[in-house]
Amino acid sequence: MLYAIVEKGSLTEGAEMLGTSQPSLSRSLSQLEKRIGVALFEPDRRPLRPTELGLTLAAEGRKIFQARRNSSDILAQYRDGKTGAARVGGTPFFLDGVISGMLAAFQFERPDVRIDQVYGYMNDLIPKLQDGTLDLAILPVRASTIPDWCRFEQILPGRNVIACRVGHPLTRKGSVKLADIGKYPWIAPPTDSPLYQDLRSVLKEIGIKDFKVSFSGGSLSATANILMGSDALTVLPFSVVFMMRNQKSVSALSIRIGDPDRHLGILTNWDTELNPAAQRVRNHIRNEFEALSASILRVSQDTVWRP
Amino acid sequence: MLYAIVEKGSLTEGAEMLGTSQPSLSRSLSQLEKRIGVALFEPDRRPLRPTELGLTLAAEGRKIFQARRNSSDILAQYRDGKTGAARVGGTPFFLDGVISGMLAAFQFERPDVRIDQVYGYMNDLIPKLQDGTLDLAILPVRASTIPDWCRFEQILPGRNVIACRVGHPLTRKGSVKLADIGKYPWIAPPTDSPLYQDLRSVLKEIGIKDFKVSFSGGSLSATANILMGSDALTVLPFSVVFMMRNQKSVSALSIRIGDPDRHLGILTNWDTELNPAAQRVRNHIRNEFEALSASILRVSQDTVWRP
DNA sequence: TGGATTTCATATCTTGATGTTATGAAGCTA
DNA sequence: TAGCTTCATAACATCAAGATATGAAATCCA
Repeated sequence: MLYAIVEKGSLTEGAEMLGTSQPSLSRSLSQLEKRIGVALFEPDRRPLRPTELGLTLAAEGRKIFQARRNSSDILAQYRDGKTGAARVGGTPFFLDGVISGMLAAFQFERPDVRIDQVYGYMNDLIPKLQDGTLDLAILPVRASTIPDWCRFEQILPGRNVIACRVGHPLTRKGSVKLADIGKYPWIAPPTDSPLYQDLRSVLKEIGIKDFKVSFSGGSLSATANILMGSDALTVLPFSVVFMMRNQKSVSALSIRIGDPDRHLGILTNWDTELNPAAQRVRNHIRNEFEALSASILRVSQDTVWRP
Repeated sequence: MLYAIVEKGSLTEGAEMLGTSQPSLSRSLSQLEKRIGVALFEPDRRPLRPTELGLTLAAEGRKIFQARRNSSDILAQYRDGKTGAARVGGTPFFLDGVISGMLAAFQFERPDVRIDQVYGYMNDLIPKLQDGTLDLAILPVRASTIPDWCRFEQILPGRNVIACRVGHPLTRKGSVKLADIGKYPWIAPPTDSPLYQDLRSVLKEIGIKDFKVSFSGGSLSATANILMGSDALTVLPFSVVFMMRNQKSVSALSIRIGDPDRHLGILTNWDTELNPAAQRVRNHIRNEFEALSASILRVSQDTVWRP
């Protein structure tokens, strides 16, 4: 208050600056002067002139005023999701293959939002959602396995493909026969991953009982490297392969395999409200996946790129 | 409050730091969180752990806390007279000859007190005392001319001497005869000064009607310089000559002249309380003059220095 | 795991700061 | 001196914040 009076030079304008009334300011000032027992303004001067002490203390008041305004700004930024942190969990292949690119775009727009990325599968991430360690989990899940305190928003239907390097012998044929597939070695995802389950069911589906695993347990980029340097095959989410299409490194066999009963979605905790930054991240991911869906549709109607 | 909680790590200790009660702090905090609609501390954690936003805002709180403590310190310094300003007025000869040395000693002790020195005679200084432009006036005054709103503290009885250079012919004689004095020229103080009145009355008293003024209107140092370079005489306050005794430049004739009816004292305004710094200055001057009186007494009982 | 301890939240009452409007007093200016 | 501006005060309402007592829940330790 002292700062406002000194800054504006009068009670009336000072009150205006503070959004209060002149009498209120007047009384607050006289209470202060009475309390400290020292005059902060020269007496009987109508455009209220500060004492030297008044000026000195007003300088401290300025600091307080600015710290308050700072606080308001910080709060506004936080409320707007321009500040804060979002803790995003997900399976390694989805995070590395699809999500991290989206998060990069988000961070370009909102550089002051910190994003903590956590790799894990459902068993790891669901407890973290529950105890508040995680804001979002992006997982392929079966609807029946979702706890009731979890909110699930589907962002992509489950769809896997058999992946191979660009230029793989099988991609040159018009149609792929099951017998041909059996000849190639397989790359297996980590055994605790849902993809591994998918791989097994795909192989069962197409009747391959004896399969050779040439590599297993690697990350997406490791898997891609192996794929590119060999004729091995693996099962990958369609969206992951789609996102890599511009690199001209990994392709997919034009054979339709059964869709998994898991669907990719965003899991959040119903009980705790997301902080604004995390909300923004969630919205961003939703939007990006909508765009991705549209893009998939567009491209698959095209004849140029054929999954 | 937020800062205190974050700093101390708990409500209990934070309340202790602020000198308030734990329930009060608790409620204030929950009111704040309710008002801004954001959690500042993680829920259901017993040694209360701040959110990232809580930490950020606490940093602003720290600034506020420090500004408040700064203010307290500034105020304490001011109250103790270690800070502030004292506006001291006085006649040029007294200020230059006696007071300024005392003020120098004061400033050595309290370097943060600003002293504004104002030269003037009674007619100039009394109005300034009245309108608050001046804190203290150190003047030789007649008791009857003191306004009733003025507080007067005598610090030295009025006493003038006839001054001359050290080694002046008149100082070599055992006793000075009036006839001898008439031969020497006179230095006159500024005509509007009380000393000028004193000079006239002294000359009248010792029966000199025709006197030659060789110099007039100068400051004390100018007067002293003229005295030292000639055999001229002048009338000076005894205390001024006494203070100059160590310079071995100006001496006094051993002839007693009538004391003026003015007495040196400190004038202040009864209506307005002195600020602490000015009070300290007043006390200091009073003490110094007490010491000066004692010193005068001691030295005058000595035979070495003879006024 | 269960009791002891610590830490925080809530209830209730009191006090004082701050807000509002109406109005008067006093300094400033032309 | 008249008029304008600026501040102070009164009366009332509201609410933040202080105190004490006490309960609830998390944490710690045996």
